[in-house]
Amino acid sequence: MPELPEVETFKKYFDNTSLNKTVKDIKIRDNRILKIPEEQFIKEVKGQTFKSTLRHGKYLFVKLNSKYIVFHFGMTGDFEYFNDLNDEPIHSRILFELNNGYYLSYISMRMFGKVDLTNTVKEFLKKKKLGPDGYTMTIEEFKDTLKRRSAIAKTALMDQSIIAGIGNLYSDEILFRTKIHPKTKINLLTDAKLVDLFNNIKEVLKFGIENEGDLSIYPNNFLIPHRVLEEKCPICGTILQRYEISGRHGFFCATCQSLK
DNA sequence: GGTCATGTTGACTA
DNA sequence: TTAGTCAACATGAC
Repeated sequence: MPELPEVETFKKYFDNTSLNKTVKDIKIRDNRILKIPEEQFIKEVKGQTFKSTLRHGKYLFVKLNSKYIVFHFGMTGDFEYFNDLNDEPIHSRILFELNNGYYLSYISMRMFGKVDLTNTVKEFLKKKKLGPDGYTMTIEEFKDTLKRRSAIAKTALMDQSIIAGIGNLYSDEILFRTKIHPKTKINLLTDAKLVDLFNNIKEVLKFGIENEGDLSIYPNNFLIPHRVLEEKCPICGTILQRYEISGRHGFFCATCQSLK
């Protein structure tokens, strides 16, 4: 699932179920999901307590006594908290046995997710070259990160080193709402349009978070329910255009989002 | 069987 | 350096 709103939802789920619990045991169901050797991961995490969590972009950090576990959910990641080991999900890749008798599974059907360890969040963000978090960044950080950039809007929004957290679907929604053509060069936007874009990033992500990343409940006036061939723009009725940028498919309204 | 998918990364070309 | 393209990764749905 995960773009920023989904990861925020996973964070809340983790906080509500597993925070302050101690890891009694760990079972690695598939070590391809780990960025570090299995033995090392187990050694560093077993016996530790989940002290706090922090989300940056699409990454979730879980603080142990000193180090952090870093969860990335790829396209099909999830958590599941349960009591009976028989309920372990099919695609459970890492199983944490907690000291209250419950289990937490890190799930990844397609194995695109990754689990890592880091000494500090700062160090990890630097290593991954992640930009400011899309949901919590300030307008100053936003303008600063776009400075001297000439990428097209769609690419810029999805580039995690520019802004962290926005993916294919939400970038389409944000551009639609701001009435920006996906191929508009970011440095050609007026200051007013940039502020508009900033506000819409916040609003779209906020809406996503409030709905726990559930894309099936989106109102008709959003683009997301219409990202299908032959669908019409909910604002003006024009047939939406499908486009491709760097191997990712998007939709936009050629009338509402004209390229000036 | 073919195509597509909410993501990231590294190689390669301007 | 910055931008953009593409293949690779692994699996399930239609």
